[in-house]
Amino acid sequence: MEDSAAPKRSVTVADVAKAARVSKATAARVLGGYGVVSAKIKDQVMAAAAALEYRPNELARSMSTGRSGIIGIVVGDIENAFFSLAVRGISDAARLAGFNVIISNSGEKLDAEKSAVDLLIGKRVDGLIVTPARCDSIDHLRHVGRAGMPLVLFDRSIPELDVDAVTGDDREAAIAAARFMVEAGHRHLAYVSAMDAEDGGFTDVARISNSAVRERVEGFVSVLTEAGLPNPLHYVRLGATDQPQTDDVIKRLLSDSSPPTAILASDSLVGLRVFKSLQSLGLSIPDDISMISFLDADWTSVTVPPITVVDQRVYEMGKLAGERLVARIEQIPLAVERLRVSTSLVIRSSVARIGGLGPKRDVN
Amino acid sequence: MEDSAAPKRSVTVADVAKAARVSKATAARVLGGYGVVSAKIKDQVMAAAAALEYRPNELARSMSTGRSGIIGIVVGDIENAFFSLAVRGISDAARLAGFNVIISNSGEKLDAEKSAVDLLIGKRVDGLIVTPARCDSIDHLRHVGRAGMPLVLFDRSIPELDVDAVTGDDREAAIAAARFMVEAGHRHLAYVSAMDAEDGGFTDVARISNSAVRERVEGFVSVLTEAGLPNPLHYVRLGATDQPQTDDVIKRLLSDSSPPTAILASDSLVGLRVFKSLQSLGLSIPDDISMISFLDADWTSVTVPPITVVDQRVYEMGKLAGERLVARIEQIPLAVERLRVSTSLVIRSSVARIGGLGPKRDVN
DNA sequence: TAACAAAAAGAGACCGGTCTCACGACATAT
DNA sequence: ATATGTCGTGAGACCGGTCTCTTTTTGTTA
Repeated sequence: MEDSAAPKRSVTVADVAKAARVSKATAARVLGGYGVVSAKIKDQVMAAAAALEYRPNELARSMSTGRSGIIGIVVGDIENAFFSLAVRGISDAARLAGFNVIISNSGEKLDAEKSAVDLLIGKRVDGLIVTPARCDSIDHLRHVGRAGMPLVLFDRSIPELDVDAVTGDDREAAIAAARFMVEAGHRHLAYVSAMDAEDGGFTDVARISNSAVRERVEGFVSVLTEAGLPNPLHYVRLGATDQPQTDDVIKRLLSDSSPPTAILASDSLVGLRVFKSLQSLGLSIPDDISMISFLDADWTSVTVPPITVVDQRVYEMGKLAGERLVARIEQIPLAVERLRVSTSLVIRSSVARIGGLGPKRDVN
Repeated sequence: MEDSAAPKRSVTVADVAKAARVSKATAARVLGGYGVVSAKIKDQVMAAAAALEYRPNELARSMSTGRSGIIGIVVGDIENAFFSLAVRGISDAARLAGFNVIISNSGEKLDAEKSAVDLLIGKRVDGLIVTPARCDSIDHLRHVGRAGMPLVLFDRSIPELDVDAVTGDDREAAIAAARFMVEAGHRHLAYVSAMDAEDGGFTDVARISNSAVRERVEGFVSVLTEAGLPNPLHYVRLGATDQPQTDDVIKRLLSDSSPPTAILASDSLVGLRVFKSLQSLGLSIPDDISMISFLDADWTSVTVPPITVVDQRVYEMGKLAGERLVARIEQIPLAVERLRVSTSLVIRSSVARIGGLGPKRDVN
């Protein structure tokens, strides 16, 4: 019963110093690993520290040094494979440089994002990586720089903000995916995203507040336009935030007078929901309808048919963001830039060639 | 250019006090929201704080109060859906109680776990939730209590440690799954886990250092024994830590003189690897071989056939662990206990009835 | 052995909050 | 008019480290 929940005051350098019969300053030097001390005294202090089970109070330490050794991450949703992979990339880069990581979830809600950023600033992290939910509300992000800590944007960029960003090449990725479908003979393509729609309906591309989504839509639209397909925005749908919503989106899409024959899903969660929707409707992929999903999630390779995906190299994105932030923290002089990680199309079997010619499988 | 990367000293209560022409103590009272101040002075201070863009230094705050308002989590692998779901459960419970969360990854490595725990103790978190990689090395966990902070074990329990634990009912779950297979006529059942094997081979159930895995194996074995099946440990295999390893495990399993006809996978990652292995071997599920996986992961419902799984209610587990820790932090008097969250079998179509009778589908 | 430099140890300010205690002003009781 | 109490404010210690500056010890050289 000797080590119960007693809120005993913890052992400090002063305690160790007293036990080792040296001054606080000297004990602090050996415990903190700075300055010079003779080997004899050092052993003496170490022994005392071990006997007392001293463990440093990192709080106090970072208060006087001004460095906490931790970097803060604010992600949209850790449960999303995209973010958990990214977090691992960031963590790996951070750990390599001797930093630890504290993660906060915004749930893609602006309010939660704001308070997470504030909290992290308050905790005096050494730097911040944020996936901004919207690019039109950036005051809280300005605070970061004003508090003197570096910020790296992840997955989405905000030109108005003079900070580094790591993103995928979303426009090119969407172009590659859309073009692949068009070349397979598709004439009616839909784009489905989970982003909250402002008011249910979809209005203006330029006003999409998430840069990744906007660029993808722009790329998507540009392909349709260039292919001379009419009304390229007609099948762009937002709001597939959960299964019922997605079912609804898909149903409305398919009840169109000339329904789409191919769907591009903007992330693996949306992709999975679309797949389930289609499946529950008794539709067969790719015979009845084709699809491509962003992100090479684990489920995409074990379905029948396996899904053609845009491989985003998320781990690399995370690693890059982590490295960039570390470089900023260490004051390495670097121009502010937007780093893009290239994507590639992983062709599997979820896109049919239509128009009567060729096999009903992915073209390559 | 006025708010560049200048490492400007941040605004403190003293600064605000000076600007508001009051004492530091008074400014601190309104900024910290404690004590009593007249409405007039309060407004005055608030205005000054706003003008100066004051934001509290949480580090300093927690140093004097002794509370950080954050709880630490050490998980095995955030990328594993099991843990990311659990983390969400914990976070939700924590946020509700006004706590924030800091997550560390151990990668199921004891060393990483130790240093993560040490780091978190150093950061003076208010409490800790840990998924211990092994139950036979617990010194670092003892430190937690000794440092005066509550600890809750997650997913795995350690009887030697007098602390709360939240786990699934692993033994019962394994029994239900194994019994389901036995009742479907299977006589040769395999159990495959990702846990690192001590030396490649498998020796003694009682010596499995992970309580969740051990209980599952025990449950599994008890069913085979009770059914009068010989050599129940024969097909228990550890070490399916990645795809090549799993391929190897499966190959060795199937080249046995009387190969298993059904496999129980101990988590969704192993399950997916097993599925892929089987698929790459050209084996059809459930006609050639049956399988059940732990955890109702998203991929399990979209494969052909959909996989019968043990639904672990991980979110609830996380929530419970979070709530328990919060209660401990708030010193609510509670007996130390092991909370078990019940599981259920979700029957889909990956287990065939064998022995010639009935359809080759899951029995229910 | 005295003189001096260099190394080792000590004293104490500091980081930015919280919080106890002391003090003055004013209201109420006697 | 004096004693008692309450309220609002100020002064300053404190949390547990780091780090600068000063003092003491040690070692080298003349």
